[in-house]
Amino acid sequence: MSDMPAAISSDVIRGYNDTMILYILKQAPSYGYEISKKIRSISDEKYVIKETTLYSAFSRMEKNGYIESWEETAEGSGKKRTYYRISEEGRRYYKEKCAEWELTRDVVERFIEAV
Amino acid sequence: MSDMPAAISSDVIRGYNDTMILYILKQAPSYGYEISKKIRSISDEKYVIKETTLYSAFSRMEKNGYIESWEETAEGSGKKRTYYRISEEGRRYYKEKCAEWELTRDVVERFIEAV
DNA sequence: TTGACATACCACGACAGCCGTGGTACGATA
DNA sequence: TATCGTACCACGGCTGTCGTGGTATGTCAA
Repeated sequence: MSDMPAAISSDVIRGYNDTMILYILKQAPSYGYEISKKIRSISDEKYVIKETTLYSAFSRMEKNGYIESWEETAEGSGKKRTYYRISEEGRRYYKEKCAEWELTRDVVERFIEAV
Repeated sequence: MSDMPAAISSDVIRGYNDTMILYILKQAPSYGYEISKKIRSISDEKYVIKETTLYSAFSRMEKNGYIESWEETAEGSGKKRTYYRISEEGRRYYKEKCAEWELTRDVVERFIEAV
């Protein structure tokens, strides 16, 4: 266990899952499965968001007005998907979280000794 | 509210309070009140750890074997204090958290747009 | 002498977000 | 026939933070 390679800290990620999702939705509307794969690829497979985390983030953010959803049936597959798009509120929230991140990162780093 | 200056993210800090405390104890044994003030000054007043967070971190870390405690009565003031020192387990844990931090930070930053 | 403030600590319980378990449903491929 | 990938979600447990409130000592000013 102590010689396991360091993994992503779910405590740090906590609260930044929303930010990651919004980063992706800022570029284009998308749906759960695709967002999950994008987070995985952007992070070079280093972070794989849990399904339940993802979907609970959607409902929380929709409730908060950061995203909006609608249903669509994919042409090829005939699968029903729930698409999400970012709102203006969501863009503002994303920017706030970026500023918060930079501040927090700079504080935490004062307590970290590089390896 | 949206024009409030960005504050530290307690979600990021979550789990890194322990790391901050260990960073201080790595230099010298100390006690709650002093550690709290050190965290405050090292962070340039940007982060003030809550008392309850601090003391629950102590009991968690002692249970996990990262720190050891003993009681002492201060010479001048006659106040009873609980001192803490870091253990070898604690030093190892601190190093792990540092590695974890760097990995996590690098992943999160891919989803952050600098202001 | 009264009250405020700094020091020094802690119990209790609420809360939020992550996550494990398990479920539904469809199509493709072997 | 079975497995895998796609696509989604309900439920409840867990953990760390934090608000509220309490104990106790010493100092300093009004």
